[in-house]
Amino acid sequence: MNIEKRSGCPINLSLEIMGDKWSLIIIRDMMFGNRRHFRDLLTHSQEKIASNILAARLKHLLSVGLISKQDDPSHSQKAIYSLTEPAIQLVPLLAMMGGWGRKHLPVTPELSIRAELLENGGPVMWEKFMSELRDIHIKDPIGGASGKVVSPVLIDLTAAYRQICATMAETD
Amino acid sequence: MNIEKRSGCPINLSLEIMGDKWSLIIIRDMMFGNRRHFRDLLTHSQEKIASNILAARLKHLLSVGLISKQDDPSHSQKAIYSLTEPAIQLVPLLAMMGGWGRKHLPVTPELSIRAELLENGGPVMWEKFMSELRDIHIKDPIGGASGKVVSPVLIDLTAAYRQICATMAETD
DNA sequence: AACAACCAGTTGCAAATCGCAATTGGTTGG
DNA sequence: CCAACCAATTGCGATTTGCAACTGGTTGTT
Repeated sequence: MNIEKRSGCPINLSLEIMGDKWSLIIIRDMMFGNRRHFRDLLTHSQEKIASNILAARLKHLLSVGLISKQDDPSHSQKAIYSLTEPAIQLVPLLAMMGGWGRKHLPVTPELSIRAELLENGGPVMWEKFMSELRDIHIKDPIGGASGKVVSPVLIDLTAAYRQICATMAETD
Repeated sequence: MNIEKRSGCPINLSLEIMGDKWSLIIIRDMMFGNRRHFRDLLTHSQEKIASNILAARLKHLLSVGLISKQDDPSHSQKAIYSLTEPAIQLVPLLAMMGGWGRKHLPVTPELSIRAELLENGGPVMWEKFMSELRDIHIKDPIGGASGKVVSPVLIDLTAAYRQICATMAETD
């Protein structure tokens, strides 16, 4: 993760810090799945990231200021990872990326329900979601990680996800 | 460029085809710089891509359907690369990525003027630009590559870019 | 016809990165 | 005391990256 500087173009600089196959996956899981611990991110993701790569990416994301890290008071060994303001402002980008993928790529329905809801919700929903993310990642990261503070939009998104998964299972 | 399939999540699938440091740079140059030939993309980009990597990426982008390739009638050896409809629909994503980078990263002013104009123009400008891209990449790729068919939005963007570059040079 | 400049790539090779599996040193709860 | 869990780290082979040089061919000029 050396600091290159190919050019000062905004798109290039963005790609230099998140233009790889894992960084945005991790941010996605923290953002939409509220995965806040190493073990959570390691095991509960669809894409089966390796532990050394997860460690390297987290270090990288920390170094570029997209996430923050703090001790979990409930468990001296646990660390809580949280999104920073710049990462929260990636919500529209991820929403659009999801929308684009849903339109042009062979997505599976149960995994794209979140993207669909977020796309339909539009900028108004994005703003609401971002505001809630600030509550559980910046204002009260500990409460947010433990589930004591919640995000209604996040609950809606995961509820819809669970429902569609149940429907799919039923038809088997 | 093997075909993985880590998951059917829209964001993941999008990252699997453009989640690297070069694919979107190439699409950016084709889109905003109207670079349509191998040599053009190789030499006129800020980031100095190596020729073997450019060749590999173009092959990859062709295989996933983001660009198309055809012979240049004016030169039997030249090939014209054009954006396909899915790639043109990345305009909002690239606009947002530029906007995000401009806000959070140490961009250079002359290279971010395009991102700023595109951001200020909003969805209305994006649609207009996309419509013009369809003219010069899909409807008449040969005329578009040779400059016989033009995109007014593109001209505005590059004019502003040239003007800012001139202003910067003046102050040296 | 000769020749330089240009065309889209390819090849060889060293360095860096990726990804899997196993392991580390420590903490927690029963 | 011990099994389960915690955030990583290590070893190592496979893959990818990036540089430099080169290939076989075309075009424009003289």
